[in-house]
Formats: sequence, C-alpha cells, structure tokens
Amino acid sequence: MKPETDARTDTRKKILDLAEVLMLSRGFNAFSYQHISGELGVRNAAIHYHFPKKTDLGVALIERYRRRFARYVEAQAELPPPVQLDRYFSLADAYYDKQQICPSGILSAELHTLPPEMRQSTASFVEEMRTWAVDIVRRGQAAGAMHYVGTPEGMGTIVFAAMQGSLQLARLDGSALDEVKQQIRLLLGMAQA
Amino acid sequence: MKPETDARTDTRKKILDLAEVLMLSRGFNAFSYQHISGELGVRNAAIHYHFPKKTDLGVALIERYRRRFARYVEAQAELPPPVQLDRYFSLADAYYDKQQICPSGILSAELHTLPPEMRQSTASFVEEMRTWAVDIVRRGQAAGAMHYVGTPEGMGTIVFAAMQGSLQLARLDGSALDEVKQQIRLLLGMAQA
DNA sequence: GACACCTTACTGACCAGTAAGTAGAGTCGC
DNA sequence: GCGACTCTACTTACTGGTCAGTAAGGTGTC
Repeated sequence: MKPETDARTDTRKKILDLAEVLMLSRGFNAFSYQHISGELGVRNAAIHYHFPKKTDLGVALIERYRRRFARYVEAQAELPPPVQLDRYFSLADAYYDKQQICPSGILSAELHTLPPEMRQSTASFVEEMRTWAVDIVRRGQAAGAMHYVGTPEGMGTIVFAAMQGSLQLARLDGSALDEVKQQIRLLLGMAQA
Repeated sequence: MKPETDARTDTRKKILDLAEVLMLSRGFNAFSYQHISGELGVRNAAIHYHFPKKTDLGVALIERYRRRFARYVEAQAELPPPVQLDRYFSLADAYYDKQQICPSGILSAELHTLPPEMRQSTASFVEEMRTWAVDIVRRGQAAGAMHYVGTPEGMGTIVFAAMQGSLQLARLDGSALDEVKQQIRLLLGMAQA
C-alpha cells in the first residue's frame, strides 16, 4: 500500500509550510532551523535531513512557489482579465492579513545576501510574475475591459511594482494597500462598485 | 578652537556612512559591526563606543535620513512639481546604479525583525515620504501640470509604492525602473521628451 | 588630571552544518 | 512465519564560526 501522504512527504511539507510563513514575515536571513524545529517538535538535525543546507530549503521554497504560481495562472487563464486582477488583489489582502509581504518583495529586498542558487530561482520567478501582470493588462485592453495610456509592459510592470511596494508600506500604514488597489482600478479604467 | 570636523564627528560620520551603504544593499540584519570596523580599520569596540547597541546605530541611521529628507524637501519646495518628480527619479537612478534599494523599501521589508525603536522611526519616516509624494501630485494637479484620475492620495501613494517596488525589481530586471518611471509620467499626463 | 576615543580581551548566545547512532517498518530468503 | 538485512526518518552530541555586547586598560589632547 502506498498512502497519499506518508511520513516523508508529511514532515517535508510541514517544514516548507513553516519556512514559508517565516520567510514572508521575517525574511530568509532572519529565520533559523531552530524556529522551524521548535515549532515542529523535532530536532534541528531533522530539518537538515530533509534540506541539508539552508540554501536547499530556500531553493525548494522558491521552486514550490513557481509551480504554485504556474498552476494558479493556468487555472484561471480563461477568466476575464478584470476578474483575474480582482483575485490578485484578494491574494494581496490575504498576505496583508497575515502580516506578510509577497515573496518577490522579500526576495528582491534580500537579494544581495542570498546564495547564488536562490538568486537564480528568484530571477525566474519574478520574471514569470511580471510577464503575467503584463499579460493581464494586455488582454484586458484587447478585450476592451481595460483602458490606459502607455504600453501593456509599462502598465503591467507598474501594477506589479506598486502591489509589491504597497504590501510593504501597508505594514506601516494600513491604508496604503487599499489606496493602491483603488488607484489601479481607476488607472485601468475599470468600473467601480 | 573647534574644527568643523573633529575626530569624534569624523569617525561617527564614517560609521554612519558605511552602515548606510550596508543597510541599503544588504539590509539591517545582514550586516555586522565587523563589516564596518573592518572597512574602517578600527576595532569592533570602537563602533560600540559611538553606538553602544546596534539598535542605536539603526535609529541614528533612520533619523539622519529623516533630517536629510526634510532638508531635501524644503530645499526644492519652490520648484515646479514635475521638476521635483524628475529629481526623485534621478535619486532612484542613483540607488539603482549603486545596487541599492530605497531605505523605506528595506526597512518595511525587514520590519518584523527590527527593534521597536527602529520601527517607530521607520513609521514616521515612511509617513513623511508618502505625504511628500501626495503633495507633489496634488500641487502638480493644482498647477495644471499634472492630470490624472482619482485623488492625490491615491496617485501619490501609487507613485511611491511603485518606485519602491520597481527599485527592488530592477535588481533582477534592469528595465523595471525605467519602465515604471516612464509609465508614471504617462499616468500623470506629463509631456514626454 | 580629566576627558574623548580608542584598544585588547573576553563572554554567552546563536548559527549552520556534521557524524554517528537508533527505532521502526518493510523486504527477502527459506 | 521467522531471522537477517535494508532503508527511511529521525535522534544525540558535537564543531567551528559569527554575532552583539562588555569590562578594563591605554593614549593623546586640552
């Protein structure tokens, strides 16, 4: 018999889940294996068994994000661009509620202190996210649901950058995120509720 | 006699200057007193003499930023808003060239790992910067030099957030900063060169 | 001789990472 | 249906490095 979740998958996944929370709230450099092992009720070396180097954990974390993001994009590829944008906003709200920031935000901020392998994964991840943002506004424009000046590249990039920035600012000023979401809607010429 | 720069001021200033570079490129948690003392050719304890706790250094760093920013704002208060925006863009370019990100970016990203005193200073600093951004676009609109949908609060906040975010993204994708600057100009209805 | 500005020398905490051992579950030969 | 073997998933115990921070002493200048 081969259960869906054996012990191996289970602990490994719990480690990744905890590491993810820690990274998005404290940053990659600011959490240790002890934070994870303590919370998980295992010894430090147990984490090293699954992820020998912290770099391995970091890369696994980013790669999981990339897979998750790819599935996320594909799953809602057929939805109208404005709806996709709204879901993106909801995702940001969820991060805010958990006192976290988005992965690309923390990874790009810490970039110069990250091991090369993580930088590489981060670069791919961020490029994929930006491309997606550009795509949304491009298709929104093509469908006549979004209206704006400039190119889809410019508009998609500013949306992505502004969301990343406002999630960080929202830690200090709770209104920043709502303010930015609202302004993006206006700048995209989307109808208001 | 009281020279403009005695030894005290001198070393203290050098420490702050080095700490600033380190914080903007690596982050506050990712540099140590040894990074500074090594570069400066003094012993670790010399840094502790000027800044007993690392928290003291961090707060001094942010407070110096706030004073510098206040002077910067005042010095160009009479300039037309579009010119002020251009200078803001040039400042961002300078950060990019030095492989750094803006102080509000690193501080808000690391916020949850910072000592309370630094969080307090950071909150004030970020509020001042956002207020300034809102003011620029408000006065730009009033003067008829900027045209946009939504409120000055919304537009100023998105400009600030997008600049912060794009400086981080530019570490991974060099075009992000230029893209965002250009798009901001378009969104503000400013004439293009 | 008092003070500013350092030094040497140290402490204790935390960190990532490693080596060697072990408990338990599954597999195989017979 | 049972002992021998093997593998996974840990454990205990440790190392060496880095860190912030401290105490006490020295040195030059006013």
